[in-house]
Amino acid sequence: MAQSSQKINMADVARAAGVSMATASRALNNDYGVSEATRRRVLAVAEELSYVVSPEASRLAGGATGRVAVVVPHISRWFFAALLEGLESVLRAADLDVLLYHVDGIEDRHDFFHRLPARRKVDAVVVLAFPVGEEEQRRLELMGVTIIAAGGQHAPYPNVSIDDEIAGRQAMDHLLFLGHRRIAMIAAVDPDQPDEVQPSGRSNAYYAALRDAGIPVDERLVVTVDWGGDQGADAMAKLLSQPEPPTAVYAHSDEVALGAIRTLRRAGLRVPDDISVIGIDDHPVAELTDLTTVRQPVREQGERAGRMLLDILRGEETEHDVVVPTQLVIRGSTAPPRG
Amino acid sequence: MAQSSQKINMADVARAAGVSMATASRALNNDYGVSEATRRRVLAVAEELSYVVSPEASRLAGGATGRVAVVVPHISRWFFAALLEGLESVLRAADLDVLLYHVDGIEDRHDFFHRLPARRKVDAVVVLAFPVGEEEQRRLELMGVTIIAAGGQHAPYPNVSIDDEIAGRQAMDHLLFLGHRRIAMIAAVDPDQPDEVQPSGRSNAYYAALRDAGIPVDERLVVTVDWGGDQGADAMAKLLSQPEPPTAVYAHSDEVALGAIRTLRRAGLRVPDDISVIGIDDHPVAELTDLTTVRQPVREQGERAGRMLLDILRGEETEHDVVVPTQLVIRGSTAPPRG
DNA sequence: GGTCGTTTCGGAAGCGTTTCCGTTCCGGAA
DNA sequence: TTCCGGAACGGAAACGCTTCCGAAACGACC
Repeated sequence: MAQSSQKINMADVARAAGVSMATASRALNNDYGVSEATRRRVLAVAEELSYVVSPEASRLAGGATGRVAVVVPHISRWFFAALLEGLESVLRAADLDVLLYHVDGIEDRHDFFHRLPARRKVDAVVVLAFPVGEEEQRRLELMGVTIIAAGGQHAPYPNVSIDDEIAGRQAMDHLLFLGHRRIAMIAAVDPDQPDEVQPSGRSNAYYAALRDAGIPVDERLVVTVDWGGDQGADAMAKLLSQPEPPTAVYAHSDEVALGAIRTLRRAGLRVPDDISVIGIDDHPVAELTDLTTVRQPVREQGERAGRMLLDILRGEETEHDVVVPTQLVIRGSTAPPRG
Repeated sequence: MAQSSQKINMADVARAAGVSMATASRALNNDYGVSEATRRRVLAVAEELSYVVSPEASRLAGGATGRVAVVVPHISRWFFAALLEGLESVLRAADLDVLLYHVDGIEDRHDFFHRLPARRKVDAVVVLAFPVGEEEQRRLELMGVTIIAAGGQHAPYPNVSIDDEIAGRQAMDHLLFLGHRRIAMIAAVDPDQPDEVQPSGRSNAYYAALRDAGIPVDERLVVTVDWGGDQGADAMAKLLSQPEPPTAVYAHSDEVALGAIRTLRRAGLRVPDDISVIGIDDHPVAELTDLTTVRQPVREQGERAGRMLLDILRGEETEHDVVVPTQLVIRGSTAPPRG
């Protein structure tokens, strides 16, 4: 009696519901041209038989894959993971499957864009916090799918991100407001990304803020390092070794700031009494370590991107450049300069 | 001359190479029964036409999907992300695609195991740090695919993880060795997982270590909270409010430990001078915050699981229960108790 | 009652592979 | 020379769906 639960196909469903495959297909896909009664019957039968369409066959016959590729440069860093988490949640709610592609390092990157492994496999690709070069854009186009970006670039594609320059200004202005005039910047670049696509908003903010405050730039107070806590620590050491160290440090990210703080602590300096430190992102540990920072809504950016994608897949219009707001979060790592 | 690069199929390749589709297919799949010369010719033509097989058609006709599902209870927590990162890297290297399923919260969990959205879509599923209940096992079986576990359970499936109890002992023994006798434990449970599948090794270690040291258990020194830094902070507050606070705290994870430290700092207590704190995991920020901890190789566990999966998919034997070693990392948050 | 427009539904042609069976070809053994 | 076994290759039947196109059914309207 009970059918081997493994091999039921749409034909079985159709037969059991007393309709043709064409109708069954339409019913299951919520397509136009099926009476409500019929649709319900088909759906019921399908449920009964615990039938699931074969995505392969479906796709092969012309339907969508129901899959979207997500390309990320990092997975285990909080920022990217949180972005991914937001994105995945809305995509999965829409019954889309998420194919994860971790493109790590320049070489890997080249390989990815050359082989285009997602080709023919997905309906769309989302690039997360992943600046795409021009040549790479051209390759992407080859996939012939819709493309969306989130968390870090103004792309030719619909995208959502924060305004890095504004975020940087919020951090800098806080420091300036507190009365600091000798402010250092620890700029972080991603060693896994080609130079030409590194975003520069957070750096620009530094110079702009200083200019607006009428403070001359002292290039010795600017250190550029690879992204990371240890690198932030190194940068801080470099900063401390100068004849006239800064009274405040503006770090491009919380992790970098945390590294800087470690160096300060080990040097016997107190934060914020001796030196103020501010980061960007509002990483979860920022709260645990009382780090003043500029919060950006990360998960939300992922969700937003997901919703934009759904719009597009549904054939609707969607915004092109969404900028989500950032917000200064004052905690215990900043204070007015001494004396 | 140049064909519309979009619509070439295997038939085109076969024709261009002067062979039948059967042969072309065999050649492209490195199958048995094709002369080396022919294979090379086919491959060359395919490359020339920049042909890629249609995974849908391939699968439909009987091949494998080339996809594996990864089920995780959290994405943005470092531990899970790192596991995922390791896994993804080896899977992708083997040209397998990773389908990400974030199963978050009990309800979501039930939905997942009920609908089995990965059904018919993958060759295998990897459950990451995701204790699977018995009923759920039965459902999983329904998918008719191979299953592997990593990072946190001794499952009926091949799996890789650390020994939680040993890790806990390493932490406790360190505290005991330093001379602490009044040691508190902040136990963390995952609110998103059903109670019956919560692992208990780290808690067991606490009691066992105390017993072996001949120290009676004071249940007021054991606080159980939901996983998280804030919760760790709360737990610490509770611990401090006792008539006779502990001299050392053993936290189930680094994030929890960090939360505890925040409470201590705010209470004006010094770590490790007044109270020692130890965590487990060696989260990247542990290094930045000088937290003593027990390191577990997270990414490696993911990689290992990936390799095991490849073995199985290749039809080879593989180990069933892999236990990777943990290691005490002494930093600045632990010291002998005062006077 | 006939004509026509709408809906609802069914037949059947693909979609691009894999693989089961054969068939052909070739060298060596008898 | 004949026969035979194995390697190399081809024909064609699935695989499970979507969708084009046309048929049927059903009212509405003249």
